[in-house]
Amino acid sequence: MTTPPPGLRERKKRATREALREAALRLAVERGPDQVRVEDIAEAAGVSPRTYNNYFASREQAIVSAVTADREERIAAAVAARPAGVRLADAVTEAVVEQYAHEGERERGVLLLITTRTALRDAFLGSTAGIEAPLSAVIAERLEGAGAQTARVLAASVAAAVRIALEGWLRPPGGGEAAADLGVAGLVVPSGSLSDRLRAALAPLAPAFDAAEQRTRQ
Amino acid sequence: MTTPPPGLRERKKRATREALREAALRLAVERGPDQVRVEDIAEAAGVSPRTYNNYFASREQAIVSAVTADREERIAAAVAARPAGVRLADAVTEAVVEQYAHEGERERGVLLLITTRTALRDAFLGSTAGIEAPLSAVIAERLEGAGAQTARVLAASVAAAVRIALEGWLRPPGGGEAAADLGVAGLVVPSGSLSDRLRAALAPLAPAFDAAEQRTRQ
DNA sequence: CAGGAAAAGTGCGTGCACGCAAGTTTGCGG
DNA sequence: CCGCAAACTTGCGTGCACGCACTTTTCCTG
Repeated sequence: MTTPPPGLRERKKRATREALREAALRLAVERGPDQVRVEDIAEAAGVSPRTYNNYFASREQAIVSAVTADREERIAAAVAARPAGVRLADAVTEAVVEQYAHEGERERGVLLLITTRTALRDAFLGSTAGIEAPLSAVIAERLEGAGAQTARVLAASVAAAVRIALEGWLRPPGGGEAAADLGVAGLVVPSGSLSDRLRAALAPLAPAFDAAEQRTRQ
Repeated sequence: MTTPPPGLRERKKRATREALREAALRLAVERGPDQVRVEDIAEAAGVSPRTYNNYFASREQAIVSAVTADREERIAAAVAARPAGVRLADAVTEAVVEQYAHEGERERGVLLLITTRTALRDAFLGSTAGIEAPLSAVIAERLEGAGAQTARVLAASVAAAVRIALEGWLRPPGGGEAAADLGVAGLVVPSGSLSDRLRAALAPLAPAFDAAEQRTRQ
């Protein structure tokens, strides 16, 4: 599980992915999301368009991935970092809240950009699915006795809850579409704190975690 | 909630969608999924390719939708049909099992075809997301006091659990080299029935339903 | 330190999704 | 019965995703 020597191959790969991410985001911010073609991103990153396509399955994914970065591992690591004594439901909730709040703060401006385009918004929301696998692994570790299936279901439920929380957070509270049209208008993105929304969305799942945890303890 | 008069417009629309579905499936079965182009589907259904594209966002979606049909409404209706006395968790589980078992039996041959192509498999698994909205509505109705947010989270969790169950079900009978894949797998159920898999995947969510239901009852 | 296997990058070709701006059909008062 | 507005269809053009075959780079092993 460790990285003995990173290896040149791996480092180059990460560098390329990083370059593509950064290029995609920078160009999208500079000239607007619709004015950036795959060709531009690839050129800015110094690779061929075909190679870009080996890293990202869609233009939206590339742009969004600059924000989401490696959120998946961070969340999983944050859960693993919690002491073994805490309720699993709490460990997961706090790990998620922590990471997303952090992200939501750092990238507030970019999130604004993302909400302006439906395709980007969807890609962003879809990125929550990525936390499923790592989270499932770390949950399975704590729920030794309860079978991998249960861990997967719980992890997927968490991912879904996070997605719903983000949906609610990104939806402009300013009365439907009235203000949403004017792109440059007020910074109306976050309604209520993201942390609160995440906690509220995750709360209904706590009993499921408790029950699973209970069963392994015996 | 009723359909006062269907209306010509609406009827035509449904007929077109149905024709596209049927054409897509028939052609895919006849000549293999990769040998059918959008142009063929559209022609077989008597519309332009552009119109086809107004109904389905991808070729895979068109083919798969012939199998999934209007599963969403059927499941929601099945839940609503259960007497108000039963545990909500049971009502949902039974409704899901009922509808999927039915579907899995009727379309066994087609499901085999779907598993042969990754893109189709993904589209099929992705179609579980469609049950989220109707299910959310019907759950919210039973959980009058618990807020719409809870209903959405629960519905999304169910959708995710169903997806996981289907993943597990489609993998083993997919043929080929499934067995030698992972040596770590301890309790790999060879290939249980779909109903069993669905029940197993939904079971971990039952406590969450119970808790939500409990809170509304007071 | 070869030298070959594996992996990453690349060019090309094909079919596709979808915005846009017509044209066509349906529905609804007047 | 008319005519207009909204909904649906269509042709066209653009960029894109991705399979395939091939070159280049990295890695490993004798």
